Amino acid sequence: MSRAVTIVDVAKLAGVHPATVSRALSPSAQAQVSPETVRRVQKAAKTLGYVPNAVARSLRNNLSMTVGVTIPDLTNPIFPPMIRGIENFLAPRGYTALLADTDGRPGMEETAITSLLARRVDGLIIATGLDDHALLPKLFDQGVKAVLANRGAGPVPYPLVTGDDRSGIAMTVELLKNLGHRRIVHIAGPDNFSTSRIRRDAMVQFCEAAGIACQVVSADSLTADAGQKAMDGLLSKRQNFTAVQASNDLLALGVLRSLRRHRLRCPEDVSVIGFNDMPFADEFGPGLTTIRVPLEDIGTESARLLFERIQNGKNDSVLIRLPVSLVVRGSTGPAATKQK
Amino acid sequence: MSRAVTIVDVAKLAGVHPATVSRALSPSAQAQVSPETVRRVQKAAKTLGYVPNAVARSLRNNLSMTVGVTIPDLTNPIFPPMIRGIENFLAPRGYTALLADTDGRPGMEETAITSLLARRVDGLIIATGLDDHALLPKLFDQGVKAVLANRGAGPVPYPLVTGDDRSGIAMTVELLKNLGHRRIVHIAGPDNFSTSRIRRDAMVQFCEAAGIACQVVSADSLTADAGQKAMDGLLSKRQNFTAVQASNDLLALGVLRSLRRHRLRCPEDVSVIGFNDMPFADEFGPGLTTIRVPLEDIGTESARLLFERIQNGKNDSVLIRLPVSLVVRGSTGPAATKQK
DNA sequence: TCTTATTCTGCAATCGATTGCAGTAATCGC
DNA sequence: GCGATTACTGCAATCGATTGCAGAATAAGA
Repeated sequence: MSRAVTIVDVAKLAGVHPATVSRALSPSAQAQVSPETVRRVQKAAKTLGYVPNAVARSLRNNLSMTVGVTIPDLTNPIFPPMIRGIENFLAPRGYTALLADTDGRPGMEETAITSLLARRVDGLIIATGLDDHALLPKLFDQGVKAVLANRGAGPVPYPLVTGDDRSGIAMTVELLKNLGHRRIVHIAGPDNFSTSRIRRDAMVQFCEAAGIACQVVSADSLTADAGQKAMDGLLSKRQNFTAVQASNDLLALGVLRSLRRHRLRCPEDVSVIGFNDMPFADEFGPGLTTIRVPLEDIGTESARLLFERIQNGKNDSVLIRLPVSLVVRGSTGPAATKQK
Repeated sequence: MSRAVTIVDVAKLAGVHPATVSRALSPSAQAQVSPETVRRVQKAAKTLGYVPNAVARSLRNNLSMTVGVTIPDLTNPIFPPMIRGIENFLAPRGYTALLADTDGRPGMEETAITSLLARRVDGLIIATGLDDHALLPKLFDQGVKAVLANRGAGPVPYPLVTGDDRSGIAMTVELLKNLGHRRIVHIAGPDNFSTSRIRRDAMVQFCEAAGIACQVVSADSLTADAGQKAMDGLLSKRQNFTAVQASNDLLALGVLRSLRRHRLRCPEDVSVIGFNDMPFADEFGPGLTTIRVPLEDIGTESARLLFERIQNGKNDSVLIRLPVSLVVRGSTGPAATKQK
């Protein structure tokens, strides 16, 4: 800004050397300064409204007290809770999160990460995991600290914090089986997301084990529109199924829309299950049965792992799979006797 | 990080002075360097993977290419679209947004702003506007560039970008009147938000003009829980009304919940109208009739105003009121003949 | 009184990039 | 062949805070 107060201004007013001001205002070095001087400096700092220049401090200390967070799409409601978890952990420790929204464009991710590194963030939390990551191994070799959140990113030696997708899928299959569903559809997300693949594969596997016929349809992206489009396609082909399990809640939301447009009732005609338990999933019409993933905890744990790695300089790999749970709401019911 | 590549490394590899590297890599100063040298430097920079240290650059140039954005609650779905608008405008211009979530705690705002200023952001977009702002006039006097988004903040000389609340309220009153409602309730938000007050006052005024009886109830906060609580209170007192207009969609969502718990149908027994048209408002059961506020545009316009002020050094005040529109969905219907 | 220990504070270098100024080398003109 | 112009590139200061080292001042001890 125009004319910010610097440490020199404070030093002049207090009649001491800038170095003394620095020490007087630093909790760790304060002991080196006489109490009387400390008081004088503090008073001078307060009257001038001195706020230390974090940029200068970062440069000198080689510590920005900032971590970069890459998000594929902030308007996807699963991310705000994760971010909240991250900030809740970091803020009390003096760290600030610098967000980078890649807007779903894979090319943007490298740009975003480069920009974050240019700003000398002390570490990265990457929630944009794609599988074809040429960049991450390079960063790892350069000693960049990072943690993957939510989605994996191929065989990268960074820690990963995610929900337990397989067991979540197992729960949905069991629920559907108990409700009498024998022909179901899985709407998978794009194949380059690890979560999409894991959920799809688990679905196929558990359905086979349960004696349920499972048809897989792939959506272009993880949005309600893509889910609706996928469902529209299915319905136009007059396929035979009584339930739909979608790879995430947004896809499920699109499925609900499509059903409405086709004048099909949920759950009477078709049951629908999502995944994630995004905010407001219980407010939909009907409330969405889904798998609750501890989104905020994923954020908190990612931040914790990153923080530890920044502190102790280690960069070892861990896989943290947080437990998920089934949330049954109005969108599921007994299989229609007369199948659509 | 551990051992980042600096300009000196590049200079050594290219066999030139650091100053020459700086010029060769800067679009504006590149003309001062011979093409042959530029090529050598670029090659050296690429082989080393040199990324200029933005921290050092900020310090020297007194320009961080960063703007601070304060948000009261990232999990409130009206904010992600605003942020997207902000980023869409700023990113192509080389600016990054540094988000600060104040978590709804008014005290946090000053902390957040101080922290943003310590990081020497080039300007602020404040979406946390409270009325009792002692801080903002001070910042203005210090020459800090800022823009208020969404909510006003008392008589502060900063520009404000907001939706046209009064005309939105007028639309809801007209709709309710046409549907035959004569006794309605307005659920107001906390009084220290300018939007809450403006909407409440407009409601009272337009209802009076339309010959509609309007009872005002205040909610503690702008959340679904607060809305539900307010509605529960009303219903337990067996008040007489056929429609509810809530100060924002989250409150309206709470109202819907409360109605459901009390086994009242919407819109048959009670019509409900929200405000903002937050994402997913059309997916609720029933779809929420509401006033669409151009959230992303609010973000874009705020960013544009701030950008202009950063560019030309001016700090003049403007009030931009973006037009809103009525979105009619399933939560409104004709007034129940037999009033509850 | 003089030495030694102990506090406190100042000096100056440092982090990495940028830029006004100056100097060198090359080119041109005569 | 020599002076003048031009084109490049190097030098060094600068942004603001931090910190090892040293020096000054005071207190303690002999």
